[in-house]
Amino acid sequence: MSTARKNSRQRNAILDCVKNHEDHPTADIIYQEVREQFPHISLGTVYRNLSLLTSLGSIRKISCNNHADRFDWHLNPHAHFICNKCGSVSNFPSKIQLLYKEDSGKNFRGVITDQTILFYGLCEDCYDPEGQAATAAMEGEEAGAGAAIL
Amino acid sequence: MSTARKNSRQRNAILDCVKNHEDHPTADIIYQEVREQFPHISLGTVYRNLSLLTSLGSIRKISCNNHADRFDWHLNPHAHFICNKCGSVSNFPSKIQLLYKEDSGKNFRGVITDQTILFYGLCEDCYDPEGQAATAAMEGEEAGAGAAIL
DNA sequence: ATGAAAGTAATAATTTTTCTCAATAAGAGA
DNA sequence: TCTCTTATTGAGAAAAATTATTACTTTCAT
Repeated sequence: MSTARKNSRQRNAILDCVKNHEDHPTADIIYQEVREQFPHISLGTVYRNLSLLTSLGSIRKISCNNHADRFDWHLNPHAHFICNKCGSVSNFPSKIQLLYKEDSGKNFRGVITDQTILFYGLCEDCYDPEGQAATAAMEGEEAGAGAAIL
Repeated sequence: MSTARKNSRQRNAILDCVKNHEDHPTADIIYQEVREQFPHISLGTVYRNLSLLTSLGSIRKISCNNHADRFDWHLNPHAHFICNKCGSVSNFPSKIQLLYKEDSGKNFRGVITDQTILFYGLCEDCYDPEGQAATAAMEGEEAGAGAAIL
């Protein structure tokens, strides 16, 4: 019924490469690394397989403001932190409670298949307390304590 | 101290255009609309001013998997829903409680200045109950009821 | 009114991603 | 094992999205 899928060394190498990373690499970074093993691999092949692996649910794609998409092999839902200065993407150890269906199920008639939670700011390395880095701490917030209710 | 900023009719028109939208337009949509008022405006000007307005905090940028960035003038933190089929972006009326500083403040030494919460799936229009649209409901979830704790 | 600073238009260039298609390789069956 | 079918690749073109360059124009304090 569905398309028969064949094994491919390139795809396996791409998946292994993502799984060897904890830092959410871009397609280009993955390309550079897989090229050591497959010197003639095409960037198009990398993109094609990253898309495929994403739609298969083997990996996860993170779209952030810092241009290129990132890829993550941790499938359990978790938040990410993106540095506005250096562009690094890291896991954010938050214990946010998402009750999306309870909250909005009565109003929403579509389907939810995925979620993304991103925090933007300055990472520990880029944060300079001497400078004026910490300008606006979460604009639009109401409770000054840092808790935002949306 | 800070850079002196001069007024510009184009920038005002771009900001007004975003504020007239409830549907999170792309840069190109804004370009098309502002062009009715300024037929000679450049797409580069639109991009430049959208970036400026975003960094000034006047509007908000939404990066999602569906290609082009979207812009939103609602500054209060709120979640968005993105349809994987038609690409539409809409506000998601969730009452998610974000306690990010309480949760992770002890481990995190950087600064948080912004946040993004996105839900992906099929919107009400694209969701077809007859078809096999609702395949995997939130992969990696633990509680089958639809509540995810991360 | 004037001039420096800031902004714009036009376009080139860059970055990121997708598409095309002939060649290759994986898997199934003889 | 050999062959056949087809998913997959490689190479490059192309598209899409965004940023940079530069000469000209507008804004605004003086």
